[in-house]
Amino acid sequence: MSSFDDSDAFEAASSQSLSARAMAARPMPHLDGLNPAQRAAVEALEGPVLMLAGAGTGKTRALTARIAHLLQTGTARPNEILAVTFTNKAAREMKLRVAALMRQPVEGMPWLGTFHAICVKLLRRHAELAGLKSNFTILDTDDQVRLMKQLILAEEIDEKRWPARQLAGIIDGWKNRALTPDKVPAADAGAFNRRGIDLYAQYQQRLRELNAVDFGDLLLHMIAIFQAHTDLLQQYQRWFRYILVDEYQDTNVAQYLWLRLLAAGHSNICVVGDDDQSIYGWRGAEVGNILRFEKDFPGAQVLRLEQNYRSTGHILAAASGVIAGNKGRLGKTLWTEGEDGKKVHLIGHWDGEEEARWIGEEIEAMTRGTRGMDPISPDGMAILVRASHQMRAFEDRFLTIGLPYRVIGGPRFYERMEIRDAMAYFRVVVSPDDDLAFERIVNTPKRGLGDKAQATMQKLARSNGVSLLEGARLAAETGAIGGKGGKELKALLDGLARWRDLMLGGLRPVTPGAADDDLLVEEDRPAAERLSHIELAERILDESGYTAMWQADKTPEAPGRLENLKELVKALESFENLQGFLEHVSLIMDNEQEDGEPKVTLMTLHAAKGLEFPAVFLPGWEDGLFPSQRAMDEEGMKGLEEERRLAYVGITRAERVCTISFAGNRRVYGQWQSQMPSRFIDELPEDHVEVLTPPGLYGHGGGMGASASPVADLMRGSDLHAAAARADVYNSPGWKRLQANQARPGLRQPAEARHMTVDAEAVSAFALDDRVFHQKFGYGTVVSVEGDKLGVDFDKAGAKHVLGRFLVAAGAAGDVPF
DNA sequence: TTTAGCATGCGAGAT
DNA sequence: GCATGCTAAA
Repeated sequence: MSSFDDSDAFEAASSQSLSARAMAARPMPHLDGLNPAQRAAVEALEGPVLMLAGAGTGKTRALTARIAHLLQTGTARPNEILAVTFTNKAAREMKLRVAALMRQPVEGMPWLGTFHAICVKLLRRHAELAGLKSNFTILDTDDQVRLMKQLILAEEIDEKRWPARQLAGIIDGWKNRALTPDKVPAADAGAFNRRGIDLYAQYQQRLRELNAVDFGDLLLHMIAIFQAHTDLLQQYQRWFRYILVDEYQDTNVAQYLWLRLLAAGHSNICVVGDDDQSIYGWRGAEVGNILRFEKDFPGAQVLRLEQNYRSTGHILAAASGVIAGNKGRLGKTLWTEGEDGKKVHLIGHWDGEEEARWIGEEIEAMTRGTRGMDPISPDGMAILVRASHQMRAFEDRFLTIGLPYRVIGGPRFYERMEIRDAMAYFRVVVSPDDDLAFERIVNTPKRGLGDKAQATMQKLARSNGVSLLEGARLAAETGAIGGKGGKELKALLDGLARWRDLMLGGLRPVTPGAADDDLLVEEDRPAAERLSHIELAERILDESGYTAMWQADKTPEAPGRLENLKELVKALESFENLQGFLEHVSLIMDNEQEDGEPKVTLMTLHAAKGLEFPAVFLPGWEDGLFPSQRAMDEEGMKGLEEERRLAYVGITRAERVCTISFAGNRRVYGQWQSQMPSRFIDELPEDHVEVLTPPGLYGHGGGMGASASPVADLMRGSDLHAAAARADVYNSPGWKRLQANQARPGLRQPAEARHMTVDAEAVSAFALDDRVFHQKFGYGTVVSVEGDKLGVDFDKAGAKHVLGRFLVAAGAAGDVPF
């Protein structure tokens, strides 16, 4: 608590408060142009407020205006507002937009940030109350797993049965639900039984010994501190007079508890979110938090933002139609004053490659202007996929046709191996007792220090109660590690000591095992006498042999890695020292740089939340892929509803044109599979959908489309996707005749029932022992007939289940052009 | 200690 | 199909 005295944050801007008179005279530009609902949300400052903001309804605008309003009216000072976001990007953007609204830089706002950044700040102040030193390190997922692996190994548990990564994930889940080891229900340990809980407890113990926390701990420690020290909690309740939370539907239990503690005094808590866009259940988000808000905070005002400024009428209607299939939502009706625009486009393809080819062509056409629309720049187009491996087909295709694209959410800069290695070097220099970092670099590059040598270091460190680095020093000095490895180890240790010495300015001799606290007095030394941290970083990478390691590497990715290292050094420029940089990196992960060329964006549906594009492509709408089979298997109805919200998020990203597509065949893990159109396609309201027929596909592959597919589709009675499939390649005279002979069932069936109600007639074209041909699998013999699903023993590809629609009778003259 | 070769398993990914 | 991570052999 003593740390309050030297607090920057609470001092800032606390000198004068704005008088009511000043406020009356002040213009309120931040209110300009708000619609009535937004304005109500901005002006309802007191008490709990739930701002239910549908997609594209100007949520961020209202939220920032609300902050501006709090400030402009003098209701709160910048340091009295606690504004929480999930991502650093969102926090940054909010700061910028508030500043723009205020027409002046917003100094202060020290408490606008992510849950984690704010908790780091708080926890550094009160670390001792959690049994930590204020310079604790923050472990990322990789460190966590490595630590867990050590524990599992020490326990002599079969690592195969209980992989460290999986256990780390389970512990993460517990932390998301605010469950400390003593609170985990025994039944919850799952396959790990009590053992998992024991390991969790041990893991926490190790973290304490390492003076480290993981992301989940940041919240949990603060909750524990607040619960144990009510006086402290009350101070913060008084300080944070107004609380704002963005994306409330994404909060987990721990975040919810933390907020509830802080808001308990005044209840001036305004949460903003959209239950229909809750898509992060798998990482602990609880839709329940937003659904329950009115109960949690009695007297809450619920304000709905429903006027959409992004999408056309047809797109909104299609999205609404899909999301209406969900139960347990608060309910909103999006509307627009804009025009209906284009109907949502729907198209079926033969396989994934063809889907990619068609979308590539469609993008080129749209760039020029097509389907009666003005040209759209590739910058305004996005392809949103369910799973990142779907991106490959598009990347391949776009590379061949030379269509520029960018991928969002690939492996992140700071997650790449070389960057993590380099940063581990920095970490050891900054904190010599960062065992995990030392472990990472001790044999990178190879120094002849394998498992055996490292075990020796570990043992010495343990038995002497010192850091791993000290253990290594002991091992080297006592000759416990000798030979080539010992020599190399000495060189590394000398290097580390030298670099640390350089960092500290070389004024003070570095005693072995010097505490990190040295850093706290760094300011005492004249800057001129210190080597710049950038030069230092370069020297570390050179002298350690790390750069040389990649220069010697002949694999194709080596040059890229060296390039990345250069970028890393460049990134150091905006920081004062290595420690500041490491701090930043542990919390922030993003790196996007752009040249000016217009590019199509390729990303996952998850990554697209909050973004908008004039033209959006939604490929891969096939049951099992989207909705994901795994989501449905593991979470049942709950999982399906989250997938449906994902569909809703996808459609509502589109401003002017939204194109949904599916493929009949797809290679999944190297195996060809026939795919069923997504049940979400059946849920699209037909009046707002236009089924496209791709030109230029006729004659493609000759008879490959000559399957019974239209028949099967029609018999299944699914209107839209049948039409889409029919409009595709299946256009031979043969099946037009078949279509004409088939009566269409009038009623659409519920999606769930669809798979059950297969009409045997539809596939009567094939019988047991028939010889058939399949585009991908080749020739085979029918071994089973189950509705429209056939078991076929292919001559080359083996036994498979395929839909009759993708088979041709072999031997029928003219049917088999291959 | 390093490496080649085989088994395994696979969804979204902020902090 | 591919990346990861282990075992066996050099």
